[in-house]
Formats: sequence, structure tokens, C-alpha cells
Amino acid sequence: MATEANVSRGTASRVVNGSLEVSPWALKAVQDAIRKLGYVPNQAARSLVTRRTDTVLLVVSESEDRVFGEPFFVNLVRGLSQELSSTPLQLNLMMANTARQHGKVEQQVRNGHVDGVILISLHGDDPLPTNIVAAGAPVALNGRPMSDIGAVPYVDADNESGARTAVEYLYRQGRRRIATITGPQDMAAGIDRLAGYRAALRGKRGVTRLVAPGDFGQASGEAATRELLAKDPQLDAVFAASDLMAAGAMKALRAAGRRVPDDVAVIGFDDSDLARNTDPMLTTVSQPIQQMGRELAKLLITQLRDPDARLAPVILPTELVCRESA
Amino acid sequence: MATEANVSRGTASRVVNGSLEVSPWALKAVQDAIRKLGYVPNQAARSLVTRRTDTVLLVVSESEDRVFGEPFFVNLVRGLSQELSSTPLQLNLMMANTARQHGKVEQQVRNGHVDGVILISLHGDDPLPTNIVAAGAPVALNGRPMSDIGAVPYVDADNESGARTAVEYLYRQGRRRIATITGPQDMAAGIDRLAGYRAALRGKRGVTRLVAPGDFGQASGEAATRELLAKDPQLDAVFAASDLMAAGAMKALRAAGRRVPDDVAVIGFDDSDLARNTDPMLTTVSQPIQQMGRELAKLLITQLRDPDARLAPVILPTELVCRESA
DNA sequence: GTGAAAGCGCTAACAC
DNA sequence: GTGTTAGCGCTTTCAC
Repeated sequence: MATEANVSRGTASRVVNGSLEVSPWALKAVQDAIRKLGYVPNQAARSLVTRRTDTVLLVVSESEDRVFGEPFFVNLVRGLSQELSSTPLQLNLMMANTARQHGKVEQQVRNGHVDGVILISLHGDDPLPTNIVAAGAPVALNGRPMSDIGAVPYVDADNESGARTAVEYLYRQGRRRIATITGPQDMAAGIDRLAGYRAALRGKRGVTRLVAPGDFGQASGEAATRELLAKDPQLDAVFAASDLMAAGAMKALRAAGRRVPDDVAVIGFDDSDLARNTDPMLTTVSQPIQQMGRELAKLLITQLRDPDARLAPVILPTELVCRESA
Repeated sequence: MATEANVSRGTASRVVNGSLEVSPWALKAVQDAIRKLGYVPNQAARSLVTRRTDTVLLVVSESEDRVFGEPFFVNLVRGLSQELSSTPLQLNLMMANTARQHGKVEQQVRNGHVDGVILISLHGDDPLPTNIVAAGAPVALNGRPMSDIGAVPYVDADNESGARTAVEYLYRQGRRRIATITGPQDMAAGIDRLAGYRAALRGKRGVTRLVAPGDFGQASGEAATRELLAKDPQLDAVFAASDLMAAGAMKALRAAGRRVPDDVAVIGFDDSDLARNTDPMLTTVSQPIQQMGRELAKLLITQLRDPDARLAPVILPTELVCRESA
């Protein structure tokens, strides 16, 4: 290619890498040659000398049992992909739940096979992010980690505010016996959504509060609702911390002869596919998942550009989507 | 590393690449050195000379509107990932719907950035697979392509047999006015499922057949059902070519005062999350999605090992999952 | 501003 | 069976 443009390999390389120290003349000659030859740099050769790979590793650290509420994964990936498409960065995918696979991730980093790592759906307080940083690569996390890991930035939806808005909406509708079915309390999303419920009702008089634990799964929503109904048959609203649990709640309510939303209003969380397909359709809190993917990518790109950057968490707003159930 | 083991770089390389022509003595010395030094080969340097990248590209060619029935994507990826984890192959992910992005895929192949390509959720008769093959990389497809592309192997569920089983089940229950809501007839899955419906009823006397078109989406299922009800109010069974459409059907049936399954039995297709969350829970045809992912990976690996391999399509069995709606 | 040359870490062909 | 050697295609000093 250099010969085609009548310049040295060095100059050609300078043009390809956008160096400014090139004469307009040479610039054009090289650019023409590139177009003519359909030249594309060999990534391997480049990596060999730059010691960068232009590769981002997406680690899905998901246990078989807890499958995330589903348009989630595709949408997140779509956001990531969108943001990365304007960079030379490639996306490498790895499912890693076992400790052995986590070890593989660290190894990949340590051996310079990837420039940075994006972690999604981590459990509790996994040491993986810290280990990756120690191994020398920047990390971006999806979802607030349980134990605060100083240097690792994350993206999350504003779970507390979403829950608060939902419960306030129920209150404004005149509901006064408002129950909540919580998510697992060892996950930030579970904790924050419960906090939102509490915040919404704080200082309100004449409101009956009821809390039943769930695990984000459908069955737990059903069971929790039966429990709540037993405790307070007058119950007039349920805020569930996930759509699946809300669907379970509706089922239990129907079985108990309650009409939704007439007797009991129900609100879920996630705005999953399911929410559009229940009968009545579910009022729920939606998160900008695709946007979260984009922010995740941005967080990583920023660190790649400036390794010393200290990034703050990105908290994205949620939105109450009103359908039929409340 | 070679020096650590007191052998030449050549011998070290032979050991690393599992050549048999190495003395046990040298073998051990090198292996010890590897362990001692925590040596891992540099992938870039290796690629540079072997002209392989040990990378498989997963191209998701999905239009924004048609989101696939959802645990689909994660499960497929999980299968792929499982199968690839025992090889040195990495999985590269790319969302590519536009023609421009399709071009990028071809370019990646042509420049040797990937060794093979797996394509999922292609539209109609996309020329992409043929183009990739022409560019010199093996391809494996998910879902039977519309136009038969000779050399490109694919993995698919046995859509026809799944549909046939479902409709036969309705017939055996004594249903005699059996309708179907089809998928889009420009997709193999839509066509095959309709063929299964027809096959199940072929030659049966005293059965009323009713066909209404749908597009796999919920709304189309609802509309089709209203149409069917208008044509034949006596209708006693509906086989929908997707769970979403089945959910829409149930909604329309309920609105028309029919009870499911008492008055009208409903069966869906996909066994998506949704099927477990409708009320009554949906009887549906399940596909082994994760297994499909594994087979997809195998198809590609085989071709990578033997470029001349001529592979037959892999058709995986479906299964009727009986719940409450039929 | 540009050319020349060194070398990134590895494999493969060849000689021994 | 093993050592030697020549690149793979690129970036990056270092002279000029």
C-alpha cells in the first residue's frame, strides 16, 4: 500500500492512524491508495506492537436459575453495540457463572487479550470487578454493586425513584392499604425498590403498610399475595418489585375473587414483554435498558481513553407506564 | 520461556501447539517452564503468522420491530457459549440489521478478522450467508433460510412436527372446529407451522378448518381471533403459531365471552416466558433453544476443522408442553 | 515532514 | 527430535 502511494510504510501508517504530522500531499496519496486497494489494517499485526486489542469483553455472570426479565439482555446488548459501532472496539461475549470461568476472565485481562470488561448481572458482592481492575483493565458494571467498590463505575436505573413514583401514584388514586412484594434483599435493585416504597409512604397518615418478601420470580409473587391477603383482606393495592411477581400477584388476586384494578390495583417493575400481555395489562415502571447499554459502553470508552479518569455512577431515570392494572 | 526450559523457541512452540514430535524430556521441561512462568501465548502474534484468529462472529440480524420471543437470545447464546468453551474459540458479537453493517461483516471476513460466522434471525432470503461464504469463511445459520442456499448448513426446530403434534392433540381432545393463526408466510417458521396444521388434519373428516393470518405479534393474534370468531362462532380450538399470538387469542376469546379451555382450547408455540404467566397457563410447543445454540457452534467448528465438510441441516425435535389452556 | 530500520511474539520450513 | 531462521504486517523511534 505504501508503494502504491509512493510513500514509506512509516508515512502510510501515520495517515492510517490519523497523525497530524503529514503533508496534505502525502495524505491524499495514501488515502487514494487505501480506497483503491480496499486496504484494511491487519488487527493482529497492530495489536502485536501496540499491545492493545481493541476488544471489550462482555461478561454475563448469570446463574441458571435467575434469568433476567427478558427483553433485558438483547436490549442491553443493542445499546452497547450501538455505542461501540462508532469506535474500532469489538465486543467479545462470555457467559461466566462458575469460579473457573471467572478465572478465565482474569486471565484474558492479564494476558492482554481484552482492553476492558463490562460486567452484567453480577451476584451479591462478587470480587470479580476488583480482581479485573487489579489485573489491569478498566471495568464498567451494570447495576449498583452491593459492597461499594471504590474505583469501579456502574450504570443503574433509579430504582428507588421508580418505586416511589409508583407507590405515590397508588396513593393519589386514593388507595390506603398499600402492600409491596419485595425483591431479594441481597440485591441492590431489591433493596432500592423497597426503599422507594417506604419513602413514598413516609409521613403519610392513615395508610396501612404491608411488606412481603419475594425473589423477583412469578411463584414468589403469588405466594406473597396470598400471605398479604390473609394478613389484610381489605388490601387495595400491591406494588411488586418485578413484573413477574406482579403477574403472580394478579393470579392470586383473581383466585381470591378480587378484581384488578377495581378491588386491588397492581403495579409491577421492569416493563418487560409480559407487562403488555397480562390481562388486564400491567401498569409498571420502565427502565431505559438500551440507554443503560450505551452508558455502560461510554463508561468503558472513557476509561480506555484516560486510564486515570475517575468516573461517577450513572443513574438513569425510570418512568411509570400506566396501563390497565392501576 | 524457551530459555527457561533450555530448549529452542521452536521446540517450545511445538509443545504449546501439541505436536507429537517432541521428546518426553523436552516436553516436561517446557511444561514445567510454562507453569512456572504462567506463560500464555500471545494471540496476536500467533494470528499474525497462522492467519487464523480463533474468533467466531455471532451476527444478530434483527430488525428493531421483530423482537424474537424472548428467552430466545440468552438461551441460544448460552448454548453457543457452552459449546465453544471447550475450544480456543472466542465469540464476537455484532448486531447488524442495516446493509452497511452487513458490509462490515463481510469486510471482517475478507480481512481475516474472524474465522467463521454464525447468523441468527435473518430476514427472508438475505444474501448475507452466500456473501460470507464467497468471502471465504464458513457459516452456520439459525433457522431454515427461505431460498435454499446449498452449501450453508443450518439448525432449526422441527416446526412442522411441533405444529402437527399440537393440532393432533386438539383433535384427540374431541375438538372439531380447529382454527390456526399463522405466522408470516415469508418466514420458514411461519410456513412450516402452517404445514404442520394442515398435515395434522389431512384426511380427517368432519373437521372444520379455519386459517387466519398473523405476524407472530400479540395484536395480530387478537385481531385474527376476532375474525375467526366472526366466521365461525362455534369454533372450539385455536392453534397459534406463536405464544404472543396465543396470548392475544385468549384475550379476544375472553372478551367474546368464551372460556379457555372449556369453550375454546388454545395452543401456542415457543414456550416463552409468557406461556407460564398467562391465566390459564398456556399449552405450547417448546423448542430446545439452548441445544440449538450448541448445534450451531458444532456446525461451525466442524467446518473450521474440515473446510470441505458438507454438512446436513440439523433439525431438533420440539415438544408439546401441556398446561391449562388445552 | 518523511524514510529507514528495528522489533512486537510467534510459527513453520528447513537443516541437522 | 531439535535448533536455526525467516518472516507474518504493523508501529515507532531515530535520523535526516
